[in-house]
Amino acid sequence: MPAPRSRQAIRTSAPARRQGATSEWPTGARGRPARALSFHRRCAFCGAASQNTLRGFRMRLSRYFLPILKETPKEAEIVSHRLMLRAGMIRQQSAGIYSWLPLGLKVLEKVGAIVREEQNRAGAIEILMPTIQAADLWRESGRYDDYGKEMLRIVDRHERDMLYGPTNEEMVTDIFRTAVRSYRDLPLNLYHIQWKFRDEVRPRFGVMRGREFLMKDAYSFDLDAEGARRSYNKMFVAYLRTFARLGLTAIPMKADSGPIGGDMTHEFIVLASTGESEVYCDRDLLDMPVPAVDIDFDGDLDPVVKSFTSRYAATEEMHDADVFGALPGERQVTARGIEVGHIFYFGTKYSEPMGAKVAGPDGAERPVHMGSYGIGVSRLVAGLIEASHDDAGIIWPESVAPFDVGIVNLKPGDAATDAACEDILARLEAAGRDVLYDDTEGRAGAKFATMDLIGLPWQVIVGPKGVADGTVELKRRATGERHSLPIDQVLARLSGA
RNA sequence: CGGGGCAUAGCUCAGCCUGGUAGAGCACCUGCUUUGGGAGCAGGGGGCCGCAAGUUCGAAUCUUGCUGCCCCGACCA
Repeated sequence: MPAPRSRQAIRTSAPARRQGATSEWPTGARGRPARALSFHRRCAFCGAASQNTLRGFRMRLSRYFLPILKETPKEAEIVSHRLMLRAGMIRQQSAGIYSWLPLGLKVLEKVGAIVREEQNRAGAIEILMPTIQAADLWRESGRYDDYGKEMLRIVDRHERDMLYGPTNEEMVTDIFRTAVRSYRDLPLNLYHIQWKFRDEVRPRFGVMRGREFLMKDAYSFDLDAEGARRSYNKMFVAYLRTFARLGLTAIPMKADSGPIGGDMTHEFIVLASTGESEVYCDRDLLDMPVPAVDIDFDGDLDPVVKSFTSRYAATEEMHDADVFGALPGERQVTARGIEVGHIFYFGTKYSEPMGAKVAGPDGAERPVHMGSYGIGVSRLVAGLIEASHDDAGIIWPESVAPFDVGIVNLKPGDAATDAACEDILARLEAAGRDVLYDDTEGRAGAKFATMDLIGLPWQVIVGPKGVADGTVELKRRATGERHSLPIDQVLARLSGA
């Protein structure tokens, strides 16, 4: 990543902007019950409180595995890569191939969970296809020879040609054709979240552009192009909601439809000053309302989709300077962007050669119309950091933070301080919060630096002086605000409604 | 796939030019002091100097080959 060209790069503090709408700080001594924090489990997007199944059990830093690096490994160029290595989230194993350490894995899983929830909400059905595929399948579509060196080819002990899947159109088409015969079973959308491998010539930027990556890919099947459009719209809306829940401003941009043609392909681009490519869009898109949790996916989604697609938004390849220039000056936004999702209608490109046909109402068989819809889950983790960090480290949106709260014990070994920390830990966990308790020996400065680096949304700083008069300090990572508050008040704030 | 660079302790790096058998800071272990923004002192552990050949009495250092990794470009979710 080149030094971020700051040319009009817009500051996107999407998480801050979206979450900052309501002040979480107590309003004063009136005794008025200050509003409890709305954690993502009860947020406007989810609609319902859900069980946090990813929560660890009494997570003490002294017993955790968090290999923090004080210095930046020299290979890391962009900020997300640097911070992920420094915060002990990932570890490189080969070029473009990474192990995910506990902190990184938690974020990866939380991102995946949100993606999954929104796919399910939109009516997509989860499956899991293998990472290793048979070459024969790809010979059917003709892509075995076309795909080139990016495909990692493997020969098994029986000398059969296999490959590590870079994508799954062929495989899902095979599943479909052996199981579905009638238009009555349509529409159908099958997705999975699986590791993929593309043997990039030059992997770089950490997990942003690794060779192995975790991706959600969905595949829709419809009787005709009109049905395919409805399926496309569902995914379009699901993507808007997914990225919004992740605290990101992601803009759907017209993408190159290649040989297929048509207007049904969009890239979802997160704006971040360190983005990989230049993008252009109408400022209106930045504040466009995202469909609410109760949107009817079986209803007409065209108006929602059109409200986005009717406004100018394009990547460098698709940019039309004349059309863009016709916008009022204050609405012309030039920014840097990171592609985090791509949706695509490709008609009968695979169903035709692979014989995935269904009988229509008239009894005649015809190839199904398909679309595919990808979200780079592992890439998103890096994208989130690109969009939300400062000099001290990561600033996680609450929806995907590895822990909701960090407790900093400033004087481990001091009976009163230890007791206060244990009490806060137990009560926050009882309230369903995911908490990391720093019970390690060490200087305050080092502990603060670590907490800031790993970017948990809230820090509860507990020292002997405060404990003596019943207060602890509550720090909000995103803003740096710190307030000394009575312990009960802090618990009330952090415990949620 | 073209061009460039790097490889010495867990991390960041010095030593290489001019060959003599390995160092610093951080991290780690022990002790003492310190304790609200990456502490101090003392002691200690940790290295087939990427791999393999070659030159030499002797190679981290010179030569050749290999491997791995990084950067720029082309390419790409």
